Amino acid sequence: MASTTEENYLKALYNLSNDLGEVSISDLAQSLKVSMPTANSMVKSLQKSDWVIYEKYKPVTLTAKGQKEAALIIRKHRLTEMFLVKKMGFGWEEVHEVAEQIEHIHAPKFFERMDEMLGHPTIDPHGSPIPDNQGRMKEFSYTPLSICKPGQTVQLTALTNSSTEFLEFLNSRKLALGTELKVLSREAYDLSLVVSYENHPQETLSEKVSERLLVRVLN
Amino acid sequence: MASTTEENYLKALYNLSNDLGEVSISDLAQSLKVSMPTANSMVKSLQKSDWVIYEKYKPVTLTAKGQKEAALIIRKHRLTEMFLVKKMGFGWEEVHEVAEQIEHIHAPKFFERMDEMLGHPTIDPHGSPIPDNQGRMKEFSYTPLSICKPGQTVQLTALTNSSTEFLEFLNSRKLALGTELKVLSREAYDLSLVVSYENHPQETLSEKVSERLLVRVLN
DNA sequence: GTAATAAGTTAGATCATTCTAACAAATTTG
DNA sequence: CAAATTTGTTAGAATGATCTAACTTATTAC
Repeated sequence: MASTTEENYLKALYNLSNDLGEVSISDLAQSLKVSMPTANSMVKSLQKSDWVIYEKYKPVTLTAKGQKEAALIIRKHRLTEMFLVKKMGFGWEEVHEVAEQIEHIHAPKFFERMDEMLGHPTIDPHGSPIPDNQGRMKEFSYTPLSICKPGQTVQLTALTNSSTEFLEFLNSRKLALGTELKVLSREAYDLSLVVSYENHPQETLSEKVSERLLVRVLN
Repeated sequence: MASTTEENYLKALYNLSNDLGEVSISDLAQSLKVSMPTANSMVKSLQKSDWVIYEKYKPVTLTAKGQKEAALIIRKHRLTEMFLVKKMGFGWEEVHEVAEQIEHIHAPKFFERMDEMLGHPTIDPHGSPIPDNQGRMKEFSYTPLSICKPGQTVQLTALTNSSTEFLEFLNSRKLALGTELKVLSREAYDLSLVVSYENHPQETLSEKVSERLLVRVLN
């Protein structure tokens, strides 16, 4: 069984390889806020337990076993986030830290009950997919709002970044998953977008924000 | 901040000193299933952080700081047990292992929400008192069923032992907190008790069982 | 009240996880 | 393509938590 530390390495490897394709030692070290020698030696030890494949100076890859383990940890994380929001009244910006701890709890029935009570949700409070209990994750292909064109109507469905600061920014603009937005115009200079939605007839979103908002195009 | 290991030592010290009065290194080592040298060196290091008071060859005592910390961990444990039973449909015999892990989560709001959702409970599913958020625990003085006399009517209010096996035994006899029992007779030979309750007109409880059942005498 | 037993301590080792310093390989850049 | 930069590795050390072996102190029993 993987230690909490090992679980964090597996999770980071899973997420980084989704985001970047290939994962280098320095990517891993940066992501986990450890030094490169630390990441290096941990990767070697993960290899001994067949969680990863690794050759000197090459990218790190998860084995099938490692991928499944990582997905199941992410499942626990996202189920927890959903449970905190839907059953315990937390805001979507408050759940990450707690879920980061609870994802390491070993108690199958605890997470099964969460899953049942939530009606087997397929996404978490930030729109990210929840892997099933076999570790299979459905990959959605959403569109970043940043590439949408004026005139398009879209629905906010997920985020590529769920940091507290970003979520608090969205809260301050009353932007939530499900919100329908109309793209009014794009500023050529800084690529910011002017959009309208609900009681906001005109709101400007910087490129930094719009590329983190994933939407479903409605027209 | 105490590590998970340190928290387990504090909790053990708290419980042992309630049960035994004085706590020796060997009591502590036994209770935590570690060797005596391990317990010894950990106690020394707990002393450095002002969690305990310790002198060579003397019993170990918690400082005020250590007592409060321990009580707050026990609070998290018992709130969790209550939450699992009342809000997530667990049986009272299933919650200990999970709570043992969740008690180490650092997330004040998580436990505050549990507390609120449960209506600020004062006891856990096994009748043990839940310390308040300042670490103050109300000590109840219940009577062990084993010292009750034939003719007495009592109500089962708590347990001195909450092992899975004992709880499963109680389940099999349909004994739950709140059950009213009438003591019919005591067997002088083995000190077993014959009792009646609900749909059980006659049930024999060994001394081992009856001394673990804490009751409130009703007549 | 000594001898036997139990409890406690010290010393020294191991394992997991981390670090810094120094060096080596790979990649990027002019 | 050689120099500069980035990335990766090795070596060696530190910390926390654990162990066994050997020794010492305290307690119990005759």
